[in-house]
Amino acid sequence: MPPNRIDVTEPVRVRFAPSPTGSLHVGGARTALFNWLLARHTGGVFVLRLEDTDRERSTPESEAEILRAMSWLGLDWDEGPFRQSERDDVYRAAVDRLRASGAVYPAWETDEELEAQRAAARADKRAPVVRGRRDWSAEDVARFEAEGRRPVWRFAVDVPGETVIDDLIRGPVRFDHANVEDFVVARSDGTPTYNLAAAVDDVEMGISHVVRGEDHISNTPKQMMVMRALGAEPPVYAHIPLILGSDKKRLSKRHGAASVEDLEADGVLAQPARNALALLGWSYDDKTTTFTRDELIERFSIARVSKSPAVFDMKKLEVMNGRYMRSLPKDVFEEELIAYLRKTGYLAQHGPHAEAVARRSAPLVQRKLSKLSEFDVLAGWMFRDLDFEPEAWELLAADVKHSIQAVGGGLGRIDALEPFDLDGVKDALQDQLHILGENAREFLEPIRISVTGQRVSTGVYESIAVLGREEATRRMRLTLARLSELWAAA
RNA sequence: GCCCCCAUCGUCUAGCGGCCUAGGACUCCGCCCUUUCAAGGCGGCAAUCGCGGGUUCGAAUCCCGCUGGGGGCACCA
Repeated sequence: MPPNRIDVTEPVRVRFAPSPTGSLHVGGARTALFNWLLARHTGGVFVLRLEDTDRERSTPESEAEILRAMSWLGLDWDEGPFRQSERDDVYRAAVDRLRASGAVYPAWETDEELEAQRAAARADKRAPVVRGRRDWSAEDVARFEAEGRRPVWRFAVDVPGETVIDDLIRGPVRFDHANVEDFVVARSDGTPTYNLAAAVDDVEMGISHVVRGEDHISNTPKQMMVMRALGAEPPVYAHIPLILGSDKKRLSKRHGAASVEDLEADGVLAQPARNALALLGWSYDDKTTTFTRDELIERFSIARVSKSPAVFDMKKLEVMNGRYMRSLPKDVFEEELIAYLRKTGYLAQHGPHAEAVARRSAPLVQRKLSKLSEFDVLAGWMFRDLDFEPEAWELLAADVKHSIQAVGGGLGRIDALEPFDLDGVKDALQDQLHILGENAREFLEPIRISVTGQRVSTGVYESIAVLGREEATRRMRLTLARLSELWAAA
């Protein structure tokens, strides 16, 4: 454990609180995962809360997608999902209490006045903070109201003063109140802002530890002030580092697969996805890189979370995914593959026998895939008649004479083979390979292409075996015929 | 401009003052496996621990400064 860090062992109440304004990003998923792991590790409670107070941007589709993505990742929640849009009365009651205690005040400044205040502060090399006037006369207020203006409610930040976050990961982080503006707590239409709602909910829901992205750290002192003004003790905070793209900027869509949805569509399985996500900013020791779900729960420690941001590497995830899939029992892999092909519509697109063909193909691709979306590249040929890819045909055409020899030689052995099975095919072709004295690549590649039509595909022996003697030899003869045409033409 | 955070191979990281002539993983490069291709095995390249000062017998590890990177600065969350 890093120095001066305390681990959390008592049962926690944590929450994941996304705003439903898009899909669940890798960064958000990692935050959810850490919260979930902390809850499961300590035998605590994981609360899910949708922060949908921005009615413009929040959508039911996005909410459904986030819930679905979490379920897919196996991150089950114990309470919720709660929606802030359904808790308006709770926030209004909180604002009333803040008004009663004088912790907040009505602010009448116009947008222009606010802008001028911030600009002046900037010019003065001070933080661009806003402090509303608190000494309007009764006449002023009456006039504003007559004009139809409605005030926002701002939190009266104590100046001078200081709020210190005792961050579990970063240690004490101090904020001088001179740099914290009198933030808005209730909009002029009476709706609560994020800082109010989040603070009230964390208190009301009995949240003991808030684990969230570092991008929220400047909000934390504000929320702590609200909690204290409400007479509550703030929870323990842990601000985790951000996840970056390869350009070291915050990970976003332009970096490629950046959401859980994308990973799933790419054919990554949940287990390796969790594994990879957990390893972004967290490690168990100096060697272990693969963890089962239960190992993750058992070994996770918030104290071992790194302070520095991490660049997300899709390639590494793919490698982990490939290894994981290879380690799966045959039948389990087959079911995963079928489920994926069904979900993506691949099966539906390839006719009535597609599922049967895909099931037969499963053992041929298991060893070769790093993600399920590569299935078509390897096994697509099985779903159609022989149809050469241009690059594949070029490989055969590059040395027509040799290709004819290889395919012809292979055909001779296959045609007469008895019994016809995988081992038989393998022995026969290897024997032929010895006779010809060629290297494996020179001899086997043309045969593989003659049967699959693809430059990259499933293995030669397996491909021939899965086709059966009749179909395999038919394809080889077809190839031979085409090669002969080419030969004659030349 | 202001506030906050961060800084070990290209990337993810181990490292808690001597075990570090810095360990592991991914990438990349070789070789092996006479089953090709994006499998597997073995091996290799790769960090003067961002820079400069301290503290100490001894610093990647502690302190200060600098530089660099990131985040935040709404009636968004």
